[in-house]
Amino acid sequence: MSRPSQPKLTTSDHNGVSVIQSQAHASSSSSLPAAVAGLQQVPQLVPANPSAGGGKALPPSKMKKPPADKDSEEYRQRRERNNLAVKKSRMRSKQKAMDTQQRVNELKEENERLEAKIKLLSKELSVLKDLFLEHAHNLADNVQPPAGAEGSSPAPNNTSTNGQ
Amino acid sequence: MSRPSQPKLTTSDHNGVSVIQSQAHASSSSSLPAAVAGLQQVPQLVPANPSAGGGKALPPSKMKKPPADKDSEEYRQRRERNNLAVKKSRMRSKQKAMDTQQRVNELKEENERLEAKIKLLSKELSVLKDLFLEHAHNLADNVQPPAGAEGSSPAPNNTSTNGQ
DNA sequence: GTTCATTGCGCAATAA
DNA sequence: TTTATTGCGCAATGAA
Repeated sequence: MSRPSQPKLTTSDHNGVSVIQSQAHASSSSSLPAAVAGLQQVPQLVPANPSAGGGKALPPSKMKKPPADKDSEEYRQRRERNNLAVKKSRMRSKQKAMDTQQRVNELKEENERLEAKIKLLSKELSVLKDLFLEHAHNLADNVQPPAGAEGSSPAPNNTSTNGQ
Repeated sequence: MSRPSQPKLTTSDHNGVSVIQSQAHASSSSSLPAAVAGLQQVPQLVPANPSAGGGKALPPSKMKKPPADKDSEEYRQRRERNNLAVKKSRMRSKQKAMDTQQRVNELKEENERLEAKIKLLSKELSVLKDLFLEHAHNLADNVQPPAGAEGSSPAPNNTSTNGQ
């Protein structure tokens, strides 16, 4: 029983530990306010090697990974690469979020534009329809403009409002 | 100061850009659930206490913070609280992102609706205008439509594509 | 098997 | 002082 796996009760780890610094790579920090918190995370010592113990012949599958030696050069290399990848990924994620927000703004604007246009068209349509109705009424009432004078609206008999 | 330790529910939420309700990881054929990942950090302690030494003056400027003793009960408490806050904050952030994405979808839909409506209105308007022009020509040419033609289709049925 | 990409998590600094 | 955010590194896992 070495790992407080389940209860998540904040393991009060008191491992002797040592080796606090092992950084050698120039991270070229951008002088951010976090320049201080540059080092941390030193997990803990490696648990016993699982393959050891009773000298069991492990099945051809599951094998506990040797908890990566922290000191391994290769380990540090992998870590650094991953850290880089993580950063990249997060950056992208943030960018995407911003883009999405931007998109929302654009769409909202576009929407307003469209609504305005609809309003305009509706009004135009309304006017035209009213004109039609008016005209139709005139015809229906058989009201013809006084003859004589310049033929302003020579529409004689009922004219069919040809549709289409 | 009674802080009811929250029961560490495994509210694993798959972040990303979708999936809202997701259970813990699928029962992979692997063995252990691998819920262990939070053990690390051993920054090492700093013995001397800055405030010690008898000097009490405490200049109104910077004072080195005692590097929080890892073993302190209060420390653990603060950490746990912060971890909780962090989780909460991140959850909220993710939720917000999802909401924003959702908003985009809604706006896009709405946009399409509006565009369709505009198209329709435009067409209607076009037809009416054509009628007007035709009529005007008839009048101008003093051409009377063949008597007896009863169009009787002056009432342009109102389109019912209206939502809000 | 390897490498990069994602993602949950805890820490610490700092903003509020 | 407390909570909320944020950047960061680690490790597990996913996807080539």
